[in-house]
Amino acid sequence: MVAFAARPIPLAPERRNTVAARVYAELREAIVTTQLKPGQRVAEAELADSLGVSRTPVREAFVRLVEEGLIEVSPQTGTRISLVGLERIRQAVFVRASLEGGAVRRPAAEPGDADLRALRRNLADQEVAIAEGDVTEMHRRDMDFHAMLLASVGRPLAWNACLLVSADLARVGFLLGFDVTHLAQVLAEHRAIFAALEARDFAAAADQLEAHVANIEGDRIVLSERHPEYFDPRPGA
Amino acid sequence: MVAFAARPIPLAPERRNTVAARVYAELREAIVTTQLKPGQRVAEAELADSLGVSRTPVREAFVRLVEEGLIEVSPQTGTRISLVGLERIRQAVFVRASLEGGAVRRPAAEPGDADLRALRRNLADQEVAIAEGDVTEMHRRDMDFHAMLLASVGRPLAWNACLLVSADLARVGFLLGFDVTHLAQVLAEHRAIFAALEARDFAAAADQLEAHVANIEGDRIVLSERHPEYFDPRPGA
DNA sequence: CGGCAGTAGGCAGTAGGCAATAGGCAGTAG
DNA sequence: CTACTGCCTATTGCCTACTGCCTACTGCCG
Repeated sequence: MVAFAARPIPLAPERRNTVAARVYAELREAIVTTQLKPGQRVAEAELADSLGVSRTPVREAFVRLVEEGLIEVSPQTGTRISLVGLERIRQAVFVRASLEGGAVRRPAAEPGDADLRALRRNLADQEVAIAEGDVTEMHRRDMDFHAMLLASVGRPLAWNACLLVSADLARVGFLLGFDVTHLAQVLAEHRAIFAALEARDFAAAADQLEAHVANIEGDRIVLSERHPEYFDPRPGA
Repeated sequence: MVAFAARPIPLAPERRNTVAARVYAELREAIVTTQLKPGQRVAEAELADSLGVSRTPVREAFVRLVEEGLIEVSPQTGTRISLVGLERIRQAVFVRASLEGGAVRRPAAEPGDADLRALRRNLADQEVAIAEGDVTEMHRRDMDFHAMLLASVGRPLAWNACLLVSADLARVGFLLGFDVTHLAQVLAEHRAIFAALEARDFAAAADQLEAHVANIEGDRIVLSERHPEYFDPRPGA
């Protein structure tokens, strides 16, 4: 057991590792990476059993997942992984494009050297993840990249709002089954955004960032043709 | 406490009226209207007792309130109403201005007659609320107005992201103790936005909307001078 | 053969209790 | 007088048991 590795110092009031938080993190990852498929059933008791915990932390995780729209619970009937909603994808793209684009276009602060260094290292990590074909790791770095980008222009908390809508977007990617070509394209776009940011050309960075986010819309169309069973047929979903 | 204020657009499909949902709604309202003051303690057990329910639904409500940043729970110590964070206010203004402004500036759909009718009626309701001096009711109508505005330009789900950050903004207003003059000013701004929207002048509507949201920043400054005890002194909070 | 009603099973909603821990307080030693 | 140590209380984290509702199946009747 390597659990007691001396951690630096929890400067930031690090959220304590509670069982509920762990369950939430594991479930969210399983849903986003589509280990749990849209439409699939999940039962509180069964899940609690298989994770070796009681129903309470599972319920708390469920509350948060419902809020993100990742699961849908029907009282007395069961709980299912949400289907992907066409309309929700569109709105999510809008939210992220508006916030990220707006933040970079009119930065509240200019990126400092530390920010740029961190972003550069993140890009290198992305390259490694792609080389190793680790899609999950690449996704994680992708999220980090966008979060760091917002932080670098003085809008760290705006990323929270983006996170709320990002889960659906990520699912589209995983359901498509990213190939290396696609991921390399994503990395190239990240590099272009970073280059513009480094050159203090905020307008160009914002344009490229908005286009980058909007590309997901294209993936969505491909996916909805290839796997219609994952999509919510209701209008306005 | 009037808790079941039906949201104008039931985005989530008719969530059943469960005890947990009621507790959440009542607590959120009490916090936003500052019946519960920033920094004040709230205990699970005590609250459950006074509401006549068990701790479980209270806990579920707490999970959601933590996610919104309205309360802070310290494991074996207690739970407190969050202090107002200067930085969070700034970021919230940015999020709402970006999303609402962007949605109106480049509408995904043009407002239909039904939308305009509903907005007009909402404005009339606002006038009534102000005439009666019902600040809480006015706040509710205010939220409705913005939600309906986003829905009318084809971005109904974007309001969810706004809601996530709006609680802090509302608290600033209630802590200041709105007077009728102030509320009348808010209504006038709403009317101006509506007029521009009705005239299909989306650029003007977006400009006014962005300015309208940004006004809260001014209130915040007044408040932080008048009641510094409600503010989180930590930098970056 | 089809429709309806009764019944059984399963699952979320609720409740209350036990365990663990942080923080305050008092007592004691230096 | 100060500082440290050990206890006590308050409060959340987690667990288990119970309740009530919804669904779906089965058997009966038209």
